[in-house]
Amino acid sequence: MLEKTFDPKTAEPRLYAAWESSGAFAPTDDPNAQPFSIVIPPPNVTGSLHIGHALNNTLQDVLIRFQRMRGKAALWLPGTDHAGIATQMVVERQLAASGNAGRRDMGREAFVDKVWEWKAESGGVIVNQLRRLGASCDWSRERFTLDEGLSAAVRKVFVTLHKQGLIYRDKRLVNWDPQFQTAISDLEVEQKEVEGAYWHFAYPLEDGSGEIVVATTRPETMLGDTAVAVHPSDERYKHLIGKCVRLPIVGRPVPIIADDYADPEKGSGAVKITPAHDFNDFQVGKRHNLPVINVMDAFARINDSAPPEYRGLDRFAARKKVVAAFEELGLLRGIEKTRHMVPHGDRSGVVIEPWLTDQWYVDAKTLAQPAIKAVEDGRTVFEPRNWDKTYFEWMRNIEPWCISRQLWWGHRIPAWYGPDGRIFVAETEEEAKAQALDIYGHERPLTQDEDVLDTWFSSGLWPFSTLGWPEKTPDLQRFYPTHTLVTGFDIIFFWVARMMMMGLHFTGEVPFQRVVINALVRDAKGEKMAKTRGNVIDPLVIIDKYGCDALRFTMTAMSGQARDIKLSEQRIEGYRNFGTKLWNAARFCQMNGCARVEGFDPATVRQTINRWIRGEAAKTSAEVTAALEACAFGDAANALYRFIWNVVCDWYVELAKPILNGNDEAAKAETQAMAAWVLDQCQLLLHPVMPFLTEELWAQTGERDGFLMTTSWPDLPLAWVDPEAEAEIGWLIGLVGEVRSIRAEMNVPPGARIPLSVTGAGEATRQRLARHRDLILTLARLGDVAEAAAPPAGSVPFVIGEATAALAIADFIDLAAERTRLTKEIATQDADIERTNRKLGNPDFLAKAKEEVVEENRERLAEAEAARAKLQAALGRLETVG
RNA sequence: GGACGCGUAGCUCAGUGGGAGAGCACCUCGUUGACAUCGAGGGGGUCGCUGGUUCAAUCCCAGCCGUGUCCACCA
Repeated sequence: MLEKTFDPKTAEPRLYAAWESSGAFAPTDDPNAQPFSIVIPPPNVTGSLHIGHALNNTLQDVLIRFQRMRGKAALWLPGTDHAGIATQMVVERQLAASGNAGRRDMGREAFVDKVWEWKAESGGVIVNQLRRLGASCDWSRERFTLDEGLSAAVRKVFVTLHKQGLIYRDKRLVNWDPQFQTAISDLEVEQKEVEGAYWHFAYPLEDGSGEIVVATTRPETMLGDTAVAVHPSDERYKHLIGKCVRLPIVGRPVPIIADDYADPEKGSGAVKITPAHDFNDFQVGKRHNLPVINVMDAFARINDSAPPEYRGLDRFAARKKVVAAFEELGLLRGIEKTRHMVPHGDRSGVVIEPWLTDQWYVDAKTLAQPAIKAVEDGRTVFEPRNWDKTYFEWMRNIEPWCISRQLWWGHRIPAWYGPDGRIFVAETEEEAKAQALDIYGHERPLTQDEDVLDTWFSSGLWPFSTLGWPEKTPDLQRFYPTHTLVTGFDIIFFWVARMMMMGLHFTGEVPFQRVVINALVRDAKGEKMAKTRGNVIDPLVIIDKYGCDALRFTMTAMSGQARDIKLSEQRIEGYRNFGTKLWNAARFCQMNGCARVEGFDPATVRQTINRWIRGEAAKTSAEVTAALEACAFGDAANALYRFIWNVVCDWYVELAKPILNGNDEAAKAETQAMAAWVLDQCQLLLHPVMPFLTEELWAQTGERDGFLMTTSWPDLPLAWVDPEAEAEIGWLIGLVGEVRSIRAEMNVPPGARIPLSVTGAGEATRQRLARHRDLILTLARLGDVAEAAAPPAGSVPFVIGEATAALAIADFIDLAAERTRLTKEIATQDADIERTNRKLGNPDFLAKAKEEVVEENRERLAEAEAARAKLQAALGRLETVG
């Protein structure tokens, strides 16, 4: 006997352990099984499960469980990302908190050892949390972006791209993060609006003939100015082009140059040019061969290129000092407060400094071309489609990708420098040495590049590196290209685009056929949840409170197609109740001897309700299958919810009760077997979404061969839909619904067993009434159902098909209420009749509308008029009685 | 500045060229019944605004208003 409710707390860990130890998460060995593979978006090893993970991984697990049940060789390959900056941050913070030596004091090797130590201790948190979510990943294939195999893949890719000229070293401005002391890519820069000002500075002309005014939001950069630009056609300044100003404070003469970059509409029309500290200015500098004077160090402090009194000052302190100096010199021409966008590091949160350094770059423009084409050709499709626009937009305007990071935690760049600065790129130090020997003719000391690669460089290889590439492993051959990638739109650029580029370049094939973009779970303010913002909701708390299945169903139902999700706890509670509902339906069946009958064939059932529910089950299975194939998760969840609650529990179980309690043993046995079968279908269809509760029910409701999770998906024939049974049960539900509605409206006491009379019934209706007499009496709580020549006095009539039914509630009737009801219904019909008449009276409508639409309206009119007549008659009788 | 969304019941959201739905909330009634984690019934929306296309527009098109996200830029 089942307990009254499902107990997730004890069942979840038990079931998960049983699944995992049975090997059910691994793809089948059956060589005939079609592969279906998903690689997990590897969570940061520092991470803990947040609600976005819960959504993303629930959807993946739904797909994997579904395809596994469909007989596919389903592989969901898990793993984690070493997450360069994030992890280094965490460990550094921990070191600081425990009073240890800092990273720099400790030295590179010791620090990296510490991080590995930390990883061994704490890196398993996220994967265990994925287990709590029920994720059926094949843990035997778990990978880590910094493990040996993936590191080998990274080196191979780097060396190959370098050989092909697609990775190169370049000196140019980068986004420099002065806190982490590393370059970051454009994507890691967040533009934030902050309070600022335009300071208007006058630069005196060198010949003393006047001054030129420039405006800046960053006064401190004037220390590195090497020109003032004006527009070539700007009449105000034409005569000054070629002259020089003497830079205040610094005393350096800098030329006034003509460049289109200067916008006559903005500010004074003259703009200071600081090639070393501004991306636009850098370009201007290149065009005019201007000196590039870097005035800051790696900490964004003023360096020795500036006058002595500025050296060592932080950039913001220097800003104040520069402004003060201009004021003192009488050259400050104004301060204009403004809000403007300033680049910030997405991890550090500090203002990014454009800074001139040597870095490694990937020629993304070249790699992007095949990746663009693959999506244009539909070899990879985005779901929903619209996201391909976002992808194209970025890919078509892609900039070189800065991949070197001045960090310690990550893939060390496989490049070595000779004493003369010559670079040797190789997969191993031995190879680099061999190359050097060839060049130098004798052995010379080499030093490896200190930098590591952007984390996304290794994640970009994820779909094939995890399957064993560059080895031609059986897994790679079987599971690559992967089928579906499920991820958030926030990492289309960071990750999806890079995987497309790398995958196509190194395997010649797209890394995945389909990219399902899931919604982003945002906080109440509509902001993206992020650890750094501290606004994450803990899904584990939700799991503790409502069970994992409730959370999963919520995520599935709400995933829709790429909208923001605002999580409501009430909703989760509702879906927990839904699980309980199914549980209790199973409990009811168990109490009524509904047990699985071996070899039972639903095609053979004779009872109307059984023929009907058989068709409903078939329709639902088709609906859920189609929805899951199309990744329309919300549709799948809705179909399941409706079928299980509104069809099986609300009606089938209720309709089965009289048979289960009756004396017709054949009907009873059939219904017991059928009810058990229907419940099995519910469990099967619901399993991908609610794996725990369904697996537990499966175990407790019959002798089974194995887990529900490895049982075949129901592929029920739509030929099982029986139109006759459907019409009959539809009629029955309508009849019962009408009676209930009238009883409630008329305030008939629930216990009152009132009689129902039927007038004008045809043969079919008469048979139905006879066949379902017991059911009607029970479900509508009636005393009797009988035919009558006319509705009895004081009865309340309603229309049921061609017949008129009437509830004899004379003892309870509220005349006024009934008059109101009838009048209202007549008005409704009148409105319908009028509108339909108008339509049918329109020659254009008759001529141009589709035939079936016209016919539909004719039928509507006839029905409305018949119904109106009956209601009118009833109202007339009512007035007589009254 | 560019791109992509969104605006439907009190709330969260589905949805369709031919009289608009769900869940929750609300109101009424009900518990010795598989389930109160429940059941029955009910109220509630000129489907953002204005035009256009059409026999017919909540749905298609244009404009506008409101709102959100992303990208770029701002001396």
